[in-house]
Amino acid sequence: MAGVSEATVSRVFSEQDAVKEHTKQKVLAAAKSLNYYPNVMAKNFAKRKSGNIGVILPYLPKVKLFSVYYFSEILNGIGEAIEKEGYDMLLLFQRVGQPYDYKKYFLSHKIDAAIILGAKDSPEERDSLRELRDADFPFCLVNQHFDGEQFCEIDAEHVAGSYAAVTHLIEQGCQNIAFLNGPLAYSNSLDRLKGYQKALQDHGLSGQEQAVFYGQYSLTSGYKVADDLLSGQLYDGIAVANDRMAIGLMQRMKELGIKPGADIAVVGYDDSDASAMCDPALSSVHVPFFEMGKRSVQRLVNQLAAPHMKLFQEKLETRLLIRESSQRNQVK
Amino acid sequence: MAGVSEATVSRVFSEQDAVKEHTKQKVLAAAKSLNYYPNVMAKNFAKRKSGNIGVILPYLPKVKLFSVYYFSEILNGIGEAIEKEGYDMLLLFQRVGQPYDYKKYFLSHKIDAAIILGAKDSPEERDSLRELRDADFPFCLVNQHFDGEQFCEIDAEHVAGSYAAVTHLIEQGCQNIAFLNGPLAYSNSLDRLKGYQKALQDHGLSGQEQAVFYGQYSLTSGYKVADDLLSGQLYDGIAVANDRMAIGLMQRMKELGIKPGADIAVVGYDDSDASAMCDPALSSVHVPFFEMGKRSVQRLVNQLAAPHMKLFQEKLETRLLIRESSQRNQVK
DNA sequence: ATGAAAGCGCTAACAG
DNA sequence: CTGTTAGCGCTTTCAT
Repeated sequence: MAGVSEATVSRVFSEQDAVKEHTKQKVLAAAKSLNYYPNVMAKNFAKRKSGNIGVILPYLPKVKLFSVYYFSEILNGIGEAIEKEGYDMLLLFQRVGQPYDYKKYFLSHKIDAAIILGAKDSPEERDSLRELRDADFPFCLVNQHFDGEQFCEIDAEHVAGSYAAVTHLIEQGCQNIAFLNGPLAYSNSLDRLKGYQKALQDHGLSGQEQAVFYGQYSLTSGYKVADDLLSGQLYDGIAVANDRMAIGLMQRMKELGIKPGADIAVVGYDDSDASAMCDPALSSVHVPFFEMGKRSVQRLVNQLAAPHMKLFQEKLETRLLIRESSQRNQVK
Repeated sequence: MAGVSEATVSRVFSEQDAVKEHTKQKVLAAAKSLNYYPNVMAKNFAKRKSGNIGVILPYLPKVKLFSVYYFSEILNGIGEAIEKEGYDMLLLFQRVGQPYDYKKYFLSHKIDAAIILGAKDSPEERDSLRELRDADFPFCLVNQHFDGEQFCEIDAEHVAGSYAAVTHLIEQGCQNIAFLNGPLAYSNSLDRLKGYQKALQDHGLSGQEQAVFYGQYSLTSGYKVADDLLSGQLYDGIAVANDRMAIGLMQRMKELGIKPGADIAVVGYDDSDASAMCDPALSSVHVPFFEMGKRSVQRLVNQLAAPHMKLFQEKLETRLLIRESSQRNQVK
């Protein structure tokens, strides 16, 4: 390899070079025999691109985010797409409580684009996101929507999803339907609340709109709110904003001798694995989290390739999944 | 900031510089006001360190790894520790079927150390890992053990765990216990098989060692193997190598009118969320996945700091978790 | 201690 | 089209 600089070697790998195939093969072979691997740090540094897509996750010590169905499904989708696109997936933890500074990841050149998961709606968050957008840093929010802002987003139709769930209860004959929601700081929760209210209204049941309870989207919170929810007025149907809370609620119901499904109908949200494993199996609203994760990567990669046409906002379909116990295993 | 080169600015950030506090503050303030962020690519390149710890996951299109309880818990632990240690977490997907080439990540300078999850025992895998070890690249296998090799590993006591599970069944009065295992390519499975056999032997039940069935660690595989498992000889207890298979199995049992827990005792493995959500709640072997993930990062970080004392092999404790329905929610 | 300069391994721009 | 060269923004080394 005398006279051939390493720099020359790496150039050979790039596709736009229309070198003679013969030469190319020779160099490639030489590279392999010399155990030469291009230094990607040097490459990225010279190109001023990190080659990473950052996935920004809220981080609370002790909260096991990867174990949350909705996160893990989105991550599955992101991982699949990133792998295919040839980028690397850098996980970044945004400590909850710490001041938001998304732009630091871009300015320090850690990432070329960001996918932001689990964003809450707050003035600081909005400021931080506006900063990104104004600086033209490619980013995408998944399963979140900021009303009135022009951010790139891949969301799902949560108003419709919730509407379908409540309508399902009504069609089963429920007349007095409670809604167990998650924190309203998530646009999801707000959307689902709207769906609930609209469904009641459209079916002439709006007299009881105040039957809204709140948990933290955790199993425990569903369990805990159960006593409150089941104590006063008797509901004949409960729509729950996610499956984990629904399962916690059902556990408490069973302890109290109330049969979920028979005595009080329950419908969940997310179509998580758990909704098929619990007993009775939980009808639930399916959200295409996997697809949403994939889609976000594709959009960002497009945007990196063609920095025009910057804004994209997409709302993917949800659909109610009615789960009879006999269907359980066809679901997978 | 006239006269002060950018290089100087970034030097001020490093800790070993015993600059006067006053000056330091001034430069920091100047840096902030100028919106200066050090370019980590340049830094890493100059230091010949990527700042990344790679997490290598097996990857099969369509298989949603993040949704597997055991992976997600380990990832939670890894994430927590990496965040604390100031490294970045780079997710790398090892396509199943593709030739193993772990060293490329090191040689291309993508990562400083690697955590390898879900490794199967095969000659190619062993070769690939030996290559890493011989080249002194820091890596750590989590929840996996290669017998006869000197690799860095954080494993759990799966023989003991399985032994405890089977013993639990025996203590409940079971006399004829089947074992539903996962693929033997995972050291876990082999360990659990040993625990099962040993427990039978120690309790004078070794006449039926052949009652071993195999699934793929998935819910569906547990469901499918059920007919086979329940058709011939009648077992009064079934130990299952993970919760998902156990839940699938129980679903099928219920469909067949067999009451899990009452007619045939079932015990699971992993202590996953699902084991507390299913009905009846599943007694299961708890494995400290989260801690194992954390530990692997700490070990690697130590090793990066002090490249001597390279080998570490740790086996964390497992423990049987007997879940009465009343305990369900105290578990969390 | 402080400042200047070399160099990390590539890419990109530019000559030949 | 091929080969040379100047950076990329830091760290490290070396004079001062």
